Amino acid sequence: MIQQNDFFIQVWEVVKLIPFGKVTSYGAIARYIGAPGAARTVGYAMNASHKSSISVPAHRVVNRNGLLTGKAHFGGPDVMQQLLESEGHCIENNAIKDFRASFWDPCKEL
DNA sequence: ACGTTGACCTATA
DNA sequence: GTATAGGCCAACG
Repeated sequence: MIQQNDFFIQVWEVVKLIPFGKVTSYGAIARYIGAPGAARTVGYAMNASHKSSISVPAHRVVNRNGLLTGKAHFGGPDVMQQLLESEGHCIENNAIKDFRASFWDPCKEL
């Protein structure tokens, strides 16, 4: 049961709960925190996380298409891809291969 | 308080 | 499967 005030904090909490070698989508997180249509806001929280003092594995969060949409916001054009490859994922054309296989749904797992 | 922006998602052709 | 259109919510100026 989650009922906090800060929307960003909730997103960061869920993202931090993502296990190693797993990836999820913004819509899944938004739905888990109780905002099924606030997928865009989730991405906004990721942007704030970079400025925040909290360490959030935002590279594990991608869009529904498995595309690394926010790779440009990691300070480098290939930082997110490198991180995902380091996790053991296969990136192809800025998109995660077998994304469905490594998908991790918080609402389903938690 | 209003209008715009944004690391999105779903639906239709 | 790809392309285009509309809609959703929250934060920022």
